[in-house]
Amino acid sequence: MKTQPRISDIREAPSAVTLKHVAERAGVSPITVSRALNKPGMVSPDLRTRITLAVDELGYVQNRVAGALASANSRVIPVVVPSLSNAVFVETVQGIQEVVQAAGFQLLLGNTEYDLDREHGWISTFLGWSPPGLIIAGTRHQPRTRALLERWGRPVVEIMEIGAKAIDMNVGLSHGAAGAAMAQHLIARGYRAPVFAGCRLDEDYRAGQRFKGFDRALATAGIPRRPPLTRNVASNPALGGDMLMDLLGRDPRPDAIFYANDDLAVGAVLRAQREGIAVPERVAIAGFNGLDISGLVTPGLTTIVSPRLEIGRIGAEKLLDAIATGTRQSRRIDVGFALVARGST
Amino acid sequence: MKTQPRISDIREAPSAVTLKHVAERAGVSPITVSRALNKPGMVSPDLRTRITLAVDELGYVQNRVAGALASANSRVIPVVVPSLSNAVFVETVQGIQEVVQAAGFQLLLGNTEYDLDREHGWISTFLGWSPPGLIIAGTRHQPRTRALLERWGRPVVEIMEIGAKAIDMNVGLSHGAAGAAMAQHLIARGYRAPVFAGCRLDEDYRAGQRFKGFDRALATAGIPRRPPLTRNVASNPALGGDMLMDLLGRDPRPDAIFYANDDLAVGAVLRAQREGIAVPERVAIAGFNGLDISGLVTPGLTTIVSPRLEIGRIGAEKLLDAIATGTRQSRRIDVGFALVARGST
DNA sequence: AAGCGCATTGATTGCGCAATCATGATTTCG
DNA sequence: CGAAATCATGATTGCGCAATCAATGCGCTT
Repeated sequence: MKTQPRISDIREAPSAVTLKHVAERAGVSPITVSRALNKPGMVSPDLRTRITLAVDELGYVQNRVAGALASANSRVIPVVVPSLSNAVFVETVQGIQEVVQAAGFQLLLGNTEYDLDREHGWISTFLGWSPPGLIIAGTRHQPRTRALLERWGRPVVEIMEIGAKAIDMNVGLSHGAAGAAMAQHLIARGYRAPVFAGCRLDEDYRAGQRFKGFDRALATAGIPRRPPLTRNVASNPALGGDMLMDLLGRDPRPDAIFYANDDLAVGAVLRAQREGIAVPERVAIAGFNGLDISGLVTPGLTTIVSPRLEIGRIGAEKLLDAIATGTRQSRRIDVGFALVARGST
Repeated sequence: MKTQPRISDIREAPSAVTLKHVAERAGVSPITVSRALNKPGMVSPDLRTRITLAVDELGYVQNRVAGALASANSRVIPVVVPSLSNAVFVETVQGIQEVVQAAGFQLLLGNTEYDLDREHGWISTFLGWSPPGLIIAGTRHQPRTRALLERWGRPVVEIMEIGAKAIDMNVGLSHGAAGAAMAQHLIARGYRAPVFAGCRLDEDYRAGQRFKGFDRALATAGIPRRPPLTRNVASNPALGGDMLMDLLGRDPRPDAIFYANDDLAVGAVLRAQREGIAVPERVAIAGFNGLDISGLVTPGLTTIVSPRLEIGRIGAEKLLDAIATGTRQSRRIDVGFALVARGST
């Protein structure tokens, strides 16, 4: 049955000015305006100027939603990370942003708070925006999430750590190898009772991987293994100091502490300084990340520099490549890491 | 003229499964499925379960683009900031994220790199996504940007600093007052030759406002004013140390340095420690922001704590309020600041 | 000179969904 | 007990744009 024409079907549009209005003003067809804006090379310079003029005069703002619907494609890149309180993800997002922004894409941000259910939620929501590709932190996902992304068929980049079986592309480093490298460093410097200290190692499973690599390397070297000291709150410098004091009071007393990250380790160095604890004589301290501040404390903090910005940049570049060429090129890129030995060990 | 029906008009859709398919499967009309997903309360529990089942079986993913087009509204909140390399903006974005994410909105991020042209570009792009509202850092914009947002008519929140004439809502603090407060603190502690040091004060005009407030307060107190020491690169801790050494070599030598931010100031404290420069005896050091690390260095850094997370949270809450009630309520919220006096002054 | 190919421009259509209005089913209350 | 009110569901339509195909005009080759 035919309903009456609606008089009240006027919804508040983001802009009353549409392509059609611009087209009328410029004396061309709407599709020509569309081309002038999206593929300027296909429109003659003459018309292009007329159209540009009309756009300015009318204050036309492109409706990206309609464009995305018509083309089943948007210029939005969703990025899903587990946290924004951690400097690592922030810098990685920054690297992604630089690259995608320069290519004219926008960044849609989702924070999972280390919850895989939420991760799935974000990803499926984001797919509804018809993005040309997607970036996720981590290689651990729910099976349904994996299935969803595989079915989707557009390029996906998993960043941060190198995983066994990537969905598509994978850019990161081996956290296990990083942990092992630090163990070897400490052993080489003569420490025989090192311990690992971190926060929420099950959630932050990359820190967990560093511990495992560390622990395994100690075992290989025949050094007694110890359970890691963990705390169930987010890392922060003050906590690193507290954990230091805690560990120094234990028996057997560790002679070196490998912290899960520099936030904790820097806090420990500063606390040691304040308490008059000799570093590295009484206890050696090492961290992970390579924050700026790690080189400025006294003694300088031995740490592993992770190329965070680079991970973001390379991940974004790979994604844009794959989008441009329309291919899914399953590739893994190990960006590596660098152990910087300073005075604290 | 009528064109032939197209056989090849099959575009790669983000999901082949649409509302219609779900509707068929569940034996209801598409609109009922739409309601079951968007306004569950309006659909009977019976149908709702059938629909949920069909959604799961088919792996249906809502097409947000189509929804946004049909309703002229999306659940996306654009946020425009000048930088992501500065911890301040990161924490603010984080605060925004927490709030909007909890309310089921997504965050679209634009970085202007302190360029007002780019700011305009982002904003007009973002308006094309039919967002229900928008958050921008700063109250300084191009006239055309202001005009665009005013014409737009949906809620806008300007965050970070309190401005003279806000477009709509405004949440932040007075950076001039903060600078003045630090001047008064230094004067009260007996310093008579304080100087301001920062980076890119014209771009980072909020730091510039802190300087102005500082400078004016010194003038009021009859203390000789000095030009600020500035560097044309982004702030970082190492640079703060360099600037310290530079200033100590000048004549007349300052007896106190107010850094534009804690990154610089912490770097200066650490450098002083390393060089054996007595703080605050030889020179006092103060910062701005209240980063965690400021309380951990020796001596503790005197700084002004800005409620960054809160600015983000409150800004987002106000925005969501305005969206929910559909009103633009021109309001200004001064979140204030707190001067924390520690050993460095 | 004819024909071919390229460069421009336009006409038609549908992307997938939600707003609107209509209708049938059920409850409520005087 | 009947009318009105409420609730649940459906039919129709259009959001604004870009993909497709069609048509034109121009220069160039042979």
